[in-house]
Amino acid sequence: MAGVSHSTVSRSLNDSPRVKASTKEKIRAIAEKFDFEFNAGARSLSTRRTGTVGIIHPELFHDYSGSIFSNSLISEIMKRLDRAGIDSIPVFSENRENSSSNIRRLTRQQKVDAFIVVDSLVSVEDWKFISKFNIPTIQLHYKPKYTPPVEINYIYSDNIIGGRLATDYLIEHGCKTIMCITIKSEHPEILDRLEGFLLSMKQHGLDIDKNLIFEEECTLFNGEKVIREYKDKLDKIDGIFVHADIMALGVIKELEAHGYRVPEDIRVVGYDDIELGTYFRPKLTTIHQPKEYLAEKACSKLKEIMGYNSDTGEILQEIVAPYLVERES
Amino acid sequence: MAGVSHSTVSRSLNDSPRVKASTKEKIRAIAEKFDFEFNAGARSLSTRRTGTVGIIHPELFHDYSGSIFSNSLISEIMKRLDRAGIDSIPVFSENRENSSSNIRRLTRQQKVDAFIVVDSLVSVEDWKFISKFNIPTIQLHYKPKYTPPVEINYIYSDNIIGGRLATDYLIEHGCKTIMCITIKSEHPEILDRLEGFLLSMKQHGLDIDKNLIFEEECTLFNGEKVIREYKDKLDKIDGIFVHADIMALGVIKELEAHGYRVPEDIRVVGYDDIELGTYFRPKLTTIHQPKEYLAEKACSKLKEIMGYNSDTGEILQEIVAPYLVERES
DNA sequence: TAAGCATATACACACGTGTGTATATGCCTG
DNA sequence: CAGGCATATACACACGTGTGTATATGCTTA
Repeated sequence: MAGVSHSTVSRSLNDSPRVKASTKEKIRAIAEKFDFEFNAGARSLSTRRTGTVGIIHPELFHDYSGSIFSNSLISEIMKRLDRAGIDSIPVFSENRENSSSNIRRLTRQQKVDAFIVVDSLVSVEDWKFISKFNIPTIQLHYKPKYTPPVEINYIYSDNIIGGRLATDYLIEHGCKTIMCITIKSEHPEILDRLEGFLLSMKQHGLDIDKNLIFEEECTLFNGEKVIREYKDKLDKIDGIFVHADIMALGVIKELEAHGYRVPEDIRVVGYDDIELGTYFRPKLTTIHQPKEYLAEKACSKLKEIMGYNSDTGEILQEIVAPYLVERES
Repeated sequence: MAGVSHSTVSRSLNDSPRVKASTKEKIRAIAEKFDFEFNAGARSLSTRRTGTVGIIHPELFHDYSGSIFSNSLISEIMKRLDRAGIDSIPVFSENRENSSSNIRRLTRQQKVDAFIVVDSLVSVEDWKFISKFNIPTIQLHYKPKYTPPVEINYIYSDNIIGGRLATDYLIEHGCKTIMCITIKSEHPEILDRLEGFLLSMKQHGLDIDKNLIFEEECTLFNGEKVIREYKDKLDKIDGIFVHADIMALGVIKELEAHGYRVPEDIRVVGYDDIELGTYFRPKLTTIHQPKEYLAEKACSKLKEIMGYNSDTGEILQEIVAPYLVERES
C-alpha cells in the first residue's frame, strides 16, 4: 500500500535510522489507519523474543489463605508489566513431581523470555531445566529452598529480621511470656520467622517454652482455633506473635470473645501488613514487607533482561529489611 | 538425529497417520530425551494458533475490594486452563479511553486465540476492534453494559434474581423495614441487584424508603461507616441487604458494636458467598453465585473454540440463577 | 561532466513449523 | 516378471519478520 518493500516497513515501524523520516511517517500513518502491528509469532520466530514472562507461583490467587500477600505482590508485578506492554503468563507450580509441568512446557516451547519465581519450592530438576534453556530468572519474595545450579537474580525480604522485630516489639512493651503461632508449610521463610523469634527471645534472656509454639495451616479460622483450644491457660501469656495477619485476625477475635483485651491484656503482632488488617479494631500491629519496592526492583530488572531498559549487566541480589508497623494491637 | 526430514518429525509428534508407528516411536523417544518441543512462535506463525487466551478484567487481583469474587472466579478459570495446557494472559482494562490498550495490542499482534471478558464495561469501540479481528470472545460473570456489535458467547448469573432472593428471605423472616446498601459502580449487575430488591419489596407490598438506600464504594470499612452514620436510627430497621459480603462483614461488626444482635434484632444478607464470610460469627447468610459452574462452562466452551474439544458449533448463551445460602445472620 | 560519496530502498535469506505434492520403496497380482 | 497400488518419507513452499548486502538515487566536487 505504501509502495515499498516489507523490509522498509519493518525498519520504519522499528524506527531504524536507515529510513527517511517522511517515508517512516507515511508508513506509520498507514499502519495506524489499518491497525497493523507485527505478528507476535513471526516476530518471536525471527528475534527469539516473545515479550512475555512466566510468573511461577504455587497456588495462584487462592483467596483468604496464606497466599494473600504473595497474590497482592504478583498483582503489583502484573500491573507494572501490563503498563510496560509486557505480557505475563501465570504458571501454577502445585504439581511438583510432574516433569511435563507447564514450567517445562513454556520453557521447551520458548514461549517466555524470562521467569519470575514467586515460590520457594522449585525443584533442583526444574532449576536445571530452566538454566539448560538459558531462560533468565528472578527469584522474588521467597528465598529458594533448593539452591539453583547457576547464579540467579533474587530479591526478597529477610524473615529472620522480621521475626526478631516482632518479638523485640513485644518484649520491649513488657511481654514476658510469648506465644508463637507459626504456619504449617515447607517454605523456608516461615522457619526464618520462627528463627527470628527464637533469636530475639534468647537475646533478651527469656525462656522458650515449646508448648507455646503452635503450628497451623494458615487460615483465619485456625487463628481462632489455637486460642479456643488454649483458652483455659490464656492468663499465663501476655503476648502473641502470629506469622500471618489473616491468622492474627482470628486470634484477636477469639481473644476478645473470651474476655481478653488487646493490647491491654495480651499484645498481638502479625506478619504481612495486609489491607484487611487495618479494617478491624484494634488495628493490627504487624510486620510490613516492602511490596512496592520488591515489585519495582523485580520489574525493572526484568525490563533490562528483556531489552526494554538498557542492561546494567549487574545481577540483582538483594535482601531487604521488613519493618514493624505499630498500630493498636 | 533420527535421519529423517523435519516434516516427518512434525508429523510424528503431531501423531499423523502418515508416519509408520515405529518411526514415530523412535522420533518421540529422541524428542523426549532432548526435551524438544515445537517452537511456539514458529508454530503459531504456521498454524495461526497460539494456545493462549487473554483474560480481561478491570482491576486484577486487588485484595479486599469488591473484586474478591471475580478474582476467585478468574482463579478458577486459570487453574482449569493451566491444567489443559492453555496459557492465559491477564489484561487490565482500567484504562478505558486508551486506544493503544493492551486489549488492542494483543489483538493486533495476534497473540491470543480468544478473550474471556470478566468486565461489564468494555467499550463498543473495543468490541468492534475485537470482532474486526475475528477473535472469539466469552463474556463471563458480568452482563455487558455496552452491547457488542456481534453475537458473542456469554454466561453469567442473574443479579435481579439474586436481589429478589435476598429480599424475599428478609421479608419472609419477618423484616418490615429493610435497609439496602448498594455499591458505587457503573457495573450494571449492581443496578440489577437493586432492581431485584425493589421488585421484591413491591411484590410484598412494602414501601420503599429512599433514605434507606445507601451507596458506597465496596470496602469492609464502608460497611461500618454506613452503620456508624445511621446509628441513632437503627431501631427503625430490622433487616439489611448488603450488595457485597465484604461490606456486610463491616456492617455486622458495627451493628454489634452498637449493641444490636444479628439476626435477632437486625437480619443481614450479603452477596457473593466469599470464603471469609464463613469465618466470622454469626456466619454470613448470603447469595451464592455458582463459581465452579461458570468457570467450567466458560472453559469448556473456550476449549471448543481453541480446538481442544470437538466444537459443537453452538453459541454459549446462558444466564444462571444464584441461590441463597442460609447461615446465621 | 563524470567520478565519488552518502543516503534510501529493494533483494534475498533465515528463523521453525505445517502441509500438499512428488518420489521412493515394497508388495501383490495377472 | 512387469505393472499397479499402497505406504512411507522427502521436497518445497508458505507463514511474517528482521537484517546483511546489493543496488539505485541524488548530491557534491574536482
